[in-house]
Amino acid sequence: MKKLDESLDEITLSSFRFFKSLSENELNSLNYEKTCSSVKKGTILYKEGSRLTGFYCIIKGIIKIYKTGHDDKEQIIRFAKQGDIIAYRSLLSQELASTSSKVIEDAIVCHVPYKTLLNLIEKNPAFSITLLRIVCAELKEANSYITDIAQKSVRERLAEILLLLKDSFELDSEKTIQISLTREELANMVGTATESIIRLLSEFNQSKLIELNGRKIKIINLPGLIKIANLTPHLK
Amino acid sequence: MKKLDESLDEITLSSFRFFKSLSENELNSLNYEKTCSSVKKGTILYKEGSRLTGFYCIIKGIIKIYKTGHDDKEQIIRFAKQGDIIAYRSLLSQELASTSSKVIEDAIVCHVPYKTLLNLIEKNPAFSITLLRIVCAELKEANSYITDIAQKSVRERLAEILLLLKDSFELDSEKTIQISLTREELANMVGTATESIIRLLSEFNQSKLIELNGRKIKIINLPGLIKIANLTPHLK
DNA sequence: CGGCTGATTGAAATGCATCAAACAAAGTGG
DNA sequence: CCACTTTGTTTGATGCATTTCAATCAGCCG
Repeated sequence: MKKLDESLDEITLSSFRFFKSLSENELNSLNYEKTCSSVKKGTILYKEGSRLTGFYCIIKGIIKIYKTGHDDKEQIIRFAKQGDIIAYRSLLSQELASTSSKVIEDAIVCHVPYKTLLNLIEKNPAFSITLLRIVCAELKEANSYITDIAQKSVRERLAEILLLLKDSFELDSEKTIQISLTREELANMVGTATESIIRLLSEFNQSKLIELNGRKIKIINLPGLIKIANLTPHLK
Repeated sequence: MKKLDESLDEITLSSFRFFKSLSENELNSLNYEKTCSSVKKGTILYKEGSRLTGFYCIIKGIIKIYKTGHDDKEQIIRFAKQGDIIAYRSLLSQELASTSSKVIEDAIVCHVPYKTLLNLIEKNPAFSITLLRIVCAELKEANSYITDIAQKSVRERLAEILLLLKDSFELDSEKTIQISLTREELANMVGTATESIIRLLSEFNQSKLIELNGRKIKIINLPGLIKIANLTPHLK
């Protein structure tokens, strides 16, 4: 039996923001019906095309959500971290999964069965609205990203992604972005070739916008990056 | 007073698929609270950044939903037609509109106030689920399109868009796609320059994949186009 | 120590954007 | 009804950002 930093049995979803509108009773059944597990880096939670039985709440760790395009090139849709839920889209549509998900930092996740989700929607309108808001937020991001990919250069997009990573993940004491991505993964977010990312990162490095240390990236000239990213003022 | 092909007062949303789960009572209030209007081609229903007071049901016509990127270049997100609803995303998130919408074919739309929507979500779980499914479907499309734009060539994307238009809009007796888009609008869907679209359309034309007649496009070699589009088998 | 995966750099090929100019179509006003 | 303006379409020529291919290198692990 593995030693865990926190016991899986003790995990409760009561403090999960997503469930803030739940009654005492609802929380109790939820905590009873969920199944928590510890998953190692590299694990694939589900694959595109598979049938899902529930959604996952991320207690800890980072999960990569991606689609496989042609030539098996993956396109990263987003990263999910503590407090996020994943796999709810296909679940709600009652379709096979349209994305895959892979653990890229050791994680603890709770699986909540479809039936439980459906019950909450049926009984708790406030929960439905929370859920609707989450899907809507994701849709907004997606539309925004479509516009970016369609109109911006790779350089602009990389700058933007770096800013996004900075805002999404904690910085350590040295202000270094706390997510470890391969160059290829960065390329699969930006939607470009690995070599292009390498060249651009090295260029950003030379022009003192960032500092590179293996996979660790530190932003040292934020305004400079923002300028390159060409953000639309009112949307970011 | 304009002569209309159908009286605005007589319009009822009872047959609208989106409202299929509504009770008699709910339908009555809905029909009472909605406001229908006839809108001419070229009209802008709402603009990015504006505050919305409700969503719209499209009874007739075609509406273009788009975002304005940098350099004022527009990115078309989707087209809404009979049976679709628009503007619900920002409404549900209670944010300023993140897209603009313009009538591109004379339309009849019904405006439903936010309050009415909220009431339905509160009282009718089946309606919430319908709504959730719609947002989820749109999110799926968006994710799919992100992957396409990021990985496919302009030629592939144009072929794909033509197929999408063919499936989304009625064909006339001559199998011509019944939506009239400028080359620039096609470019703003595909995410490329107008000139590129012109050149590719002309190439498709010469290789007998399509037939051009002004803005009317007729697909004459469907398998050929599908091959060029490089569709992912299980997703289209 | 080999074998693996990921990172890096260079050189060459190319798809696409951009610029410019001409043309066509469609609406406007005298 | 015709000049006039405007808007959309088309074609050609040029440049550049990015991809692709190839080779080398670095780090890691059993």
